[in-house]
Amino acid sequence: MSRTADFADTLLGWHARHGRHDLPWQHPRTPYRVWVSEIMLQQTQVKTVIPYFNVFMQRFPTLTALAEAPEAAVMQHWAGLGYYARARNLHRAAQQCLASHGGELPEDFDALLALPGIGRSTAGAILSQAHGRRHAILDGNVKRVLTRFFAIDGDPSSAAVSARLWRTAESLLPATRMADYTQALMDLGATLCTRAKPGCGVCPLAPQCQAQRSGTVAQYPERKTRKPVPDRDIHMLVLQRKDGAVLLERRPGSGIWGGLHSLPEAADETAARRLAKRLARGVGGDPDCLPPFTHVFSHFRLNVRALHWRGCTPNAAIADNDALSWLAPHEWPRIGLPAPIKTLLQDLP
DNA sequence: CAGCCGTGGCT
DNA sequence: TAGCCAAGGCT
Repeated sequence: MSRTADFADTLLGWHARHGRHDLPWQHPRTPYRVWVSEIMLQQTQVKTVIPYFNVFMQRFPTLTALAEAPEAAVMQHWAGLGYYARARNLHRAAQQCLASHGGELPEDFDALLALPGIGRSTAGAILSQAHGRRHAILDGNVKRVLTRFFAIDGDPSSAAVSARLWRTAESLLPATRMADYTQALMDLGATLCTRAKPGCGVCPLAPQCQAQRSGTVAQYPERKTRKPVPDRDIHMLVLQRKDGAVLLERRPGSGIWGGLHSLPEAADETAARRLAKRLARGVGGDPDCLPPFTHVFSHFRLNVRALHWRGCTPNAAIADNDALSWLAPHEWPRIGLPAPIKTLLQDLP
């Protein structure tokens, strides 16, 4: 038997006993549910996704329901998951499916790839898992498994190594059972062939794994050196009315926390005081300095100093609009709030 | 191509 | 602790 068939058969045999068969998007494994799960799972771990997925499916049970929902509702259900462009793309893609694909997710690879938020790997994941079609995936799990199994050196995200990994992944596809095979590969990467402390001792592929045979598992996948991330300093305004409502501002659609509500920001304390006077009345006195905190993003660290004014009254000259609104605590869960802002507001003295 | 885009868990 | 990075895609 060829090594190619061996790989898939071994993996499928392992998956039957040790794979994950109880993930929410597997029951039922419809194209829509697989799609939503794949988008949520981009750069996000299964454990984090599961509760979001379940609530999302209750609120948007079908592709049509998602397409017809207001974007704010979609953002609200994504709040806390991160990478918010995924939510906007998901929503836009659903609307495109409604307009151009009869309300269904297309089964054609290129049509799928053309939808916003769906790249080569996600398209492959959807087609293989929802339709059993022979398409490869190449996510972090597969990169880890393949670089180890074939002892592939070099940065997996580089063009050359990436191309080789795609070719390798495609060469290993079984003739049938594609849905199980794709899930098996991800399960192996997520539960056994992990970055730290891999379970090589119980791995079904260990005997043929080149990294395992040469004792170099820890060297794969090769990590590219990262640049140190810069720091950014920001002041945030917590303008609070006597009844507890706080002035929140919807952020622009692009950039950090795109489309979510957050607090008004200023570059420094002087600018913060000036802005506070423009946005509200009763901000003459000194504000309380809330405990400063740092929120780490993938490419910078945000150092936040929040100034808290109580007993504010709205500036009548500035009406509530799409961007600015005074929202009471009971309304906070209803809108999309970034995780650290949600924490800040909840911990407000 | 390299930078951008969140959050939580692990070591 | 502080860094690393996870079911990537877009620009």
